Amino acid sequence: MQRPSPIGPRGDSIPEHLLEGLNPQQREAVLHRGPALLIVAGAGSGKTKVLTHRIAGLLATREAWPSQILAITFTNKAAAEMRERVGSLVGEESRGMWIRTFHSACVRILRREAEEFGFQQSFTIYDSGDVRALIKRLIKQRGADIQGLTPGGVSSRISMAKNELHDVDSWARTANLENPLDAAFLELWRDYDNELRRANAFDFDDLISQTVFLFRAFPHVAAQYRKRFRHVLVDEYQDTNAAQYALIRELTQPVTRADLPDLRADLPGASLTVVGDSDQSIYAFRGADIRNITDFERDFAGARAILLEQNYRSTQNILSAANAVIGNNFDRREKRLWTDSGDGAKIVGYTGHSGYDEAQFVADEIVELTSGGMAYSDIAVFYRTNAQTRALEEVLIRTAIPYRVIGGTKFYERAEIKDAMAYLITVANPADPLSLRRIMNVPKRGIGPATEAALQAFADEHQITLRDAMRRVDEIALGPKVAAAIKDLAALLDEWSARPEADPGELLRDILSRSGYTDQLRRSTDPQDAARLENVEELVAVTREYRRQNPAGTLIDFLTETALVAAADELDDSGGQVSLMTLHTAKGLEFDAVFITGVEEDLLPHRISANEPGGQAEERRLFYVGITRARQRLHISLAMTRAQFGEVNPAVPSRFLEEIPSELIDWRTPPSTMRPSPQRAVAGRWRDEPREQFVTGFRDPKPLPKAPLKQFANTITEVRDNSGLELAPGDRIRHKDFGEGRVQGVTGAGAKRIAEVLFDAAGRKRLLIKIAPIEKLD
DNA sequence: CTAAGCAAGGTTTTT
DNA sequence: CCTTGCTTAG
Repeated sequence: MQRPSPIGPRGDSIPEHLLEGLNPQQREAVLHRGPALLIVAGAGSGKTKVLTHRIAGLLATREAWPSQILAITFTNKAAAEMRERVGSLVGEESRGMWIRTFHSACVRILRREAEEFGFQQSFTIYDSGDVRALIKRLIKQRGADIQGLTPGGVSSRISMAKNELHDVDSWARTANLENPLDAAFLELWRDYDNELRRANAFDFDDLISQTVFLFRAFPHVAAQYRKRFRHVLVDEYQDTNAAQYALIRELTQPVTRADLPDLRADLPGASLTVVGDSDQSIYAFRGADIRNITDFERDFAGARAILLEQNYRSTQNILSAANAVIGNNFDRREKRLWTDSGDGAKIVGYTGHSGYDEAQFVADEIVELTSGGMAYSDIAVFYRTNAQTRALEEVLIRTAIPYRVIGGTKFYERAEIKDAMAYLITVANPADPLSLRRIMNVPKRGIGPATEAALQAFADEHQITLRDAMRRVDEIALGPKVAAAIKDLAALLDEWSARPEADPGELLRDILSRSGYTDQLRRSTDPQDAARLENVEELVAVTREYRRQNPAGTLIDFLTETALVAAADELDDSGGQVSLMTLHTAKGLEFDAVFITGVEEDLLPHRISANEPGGQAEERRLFYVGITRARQRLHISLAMTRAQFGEVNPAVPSRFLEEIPSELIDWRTPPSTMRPSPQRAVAGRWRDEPREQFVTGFRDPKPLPKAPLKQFANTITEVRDNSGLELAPGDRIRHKDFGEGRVQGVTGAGAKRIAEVLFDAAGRKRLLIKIAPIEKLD
């Protein structure tokens, strides 16, 4: 079936280069026109290509102006990639389009319309840490902790409810308030929302739900956006939750003259294109509802569905494993990925004695792959939980393999960065007490908890903000020294707040020096403070870089952007480093070689998921996502013992392993036949060594010259230093764990000298001489 | 008000 | 294991 190209209002049809090289289904997905289109895109089936070519086609035929297109993704990285690829297809024209994440699109709308519904434009966004801190305080205030309410529990419950588009009152109507726990929760939620309102702040979930509420409450506002966006495209649709679904619904409603009087005639709803794969739905815990995609055709009248099954990413062996695994999920639309690019290498399996042994396998294989010409940046290591990075990092450092941890403990979570950010937030949003409290006594000004409580009490009494209370400190009975300190700080903050348009970098520099923050760090004798100083400097560099790329960017713009950065956004493929990340973060990415580690019961599937309805199926999808990230080589590994909470426990091979046909896997050491041997189990002792002997603190052993967001200093200095040790080929050495061996060669220079050693028992290893636990024998 | 020292508790995944 | 909170001494 060869569909003719749609013809635009001026007679333009789609240029051939946009259709070239597309398979029939992809072609159909680009050409189809109608109210609603579902593209079921299996992993690696070219969905981004289809989406971008579809957008380019709409522009080329002049069916749409750029400004009439709204493309929504989940991560900034996906948005950036789409923007770039559309740009390379249509050039300058792509500029007027909205290609944004759900959250950033909503922030933009909310800022524009803030005044309309009683918020200030300068609102800030609370991250999950802020939310927890706030709820914790509220729980304490109400004495609700005795009822067993925890900050984590309350915040996730509020989050879930908001994702279901509930507000306090609608939730109250459905709840059973006889239940004291529910009643207490309700009061906490009410407090929490009031606090947010007073702080002129939103949490993540508000960004979506408040936008929906805004549209519902003000039809003329909604109508403006409906009229503007004639084509709405949504990526990763299987991950949408109820609120996001409602947002899409709102945006694609028809526009009537009742709502927009200056309209000449009523307009039909925007055309909607969604792309997704229910087999890759892994965010149920965040409220994602798989029914949004499975029911799409029933939901949207006149919807058409197109299935993309041909895979352009992986070898057939990898796809066969993926198909076999996901086939164990019942209740799914049958879909079989295939490729015409050949079987490729077998999957490599390995069972280690410990997590360290497993990590050593990963390191050894990486050395093997890279010596075969593969770049570090084409290799990724996945794991289920962030805790698993420890062993991997230690071994990678020892082996001198450059790596980067994506997500996990982030730059913005470090104390000194949070301090600096709190200053910026306080300056941008004077109503926010949370950040103000954080910096009030940092650096030390003698404003302790008692003083803070007095200020807060005064603020509550007069119904003013904490910041206002500081200004009126004269009216509070406090010691002269403390009062002066408060007045000074208030004056400084006000001076900065008066310059909302200033260059964020200049502002930050000014803040750091005049607040005394830098001085405090500089004067300190704590060696970690030197590193903290570097990190703060790094933040200044980040703001500079931000300003360079957004010359008109204000402080509030900068804060918005940093609040919405996701783990996958940090990825920088130019790095020449192996990427370490959770299976969740891996979605949407691809690598030549992939390692999936910790494929054990209670880890994958994770223990907690066992009790949740649909939990096992979701864990299986997670495994499936991991498998399908690999282009050429897939490695699956597990350990017989796993160190958790400081103690070592036996581990059982994952049930998912049996779902992979055995002929697809080449087990170096199969799960069942392994016996603990004293020789190898030695590797487990590594964890007994004090961590300070290695680089502990932060993770990047080899910072890049560029990429300011990503490099920062380690806070703990290395203790071991072998840099004086001279090794030459032929030398005999003894290694703490590997025993004796002979040096084969030495490469690199200075702190990065690497010895290649053939150990008598443990085989060939690479060691970073400077930190390796070795001694030279004569 | 600050610093240090000790006990207890918590650990899935994240926009 | 690591972080956090609480207690105690200055």
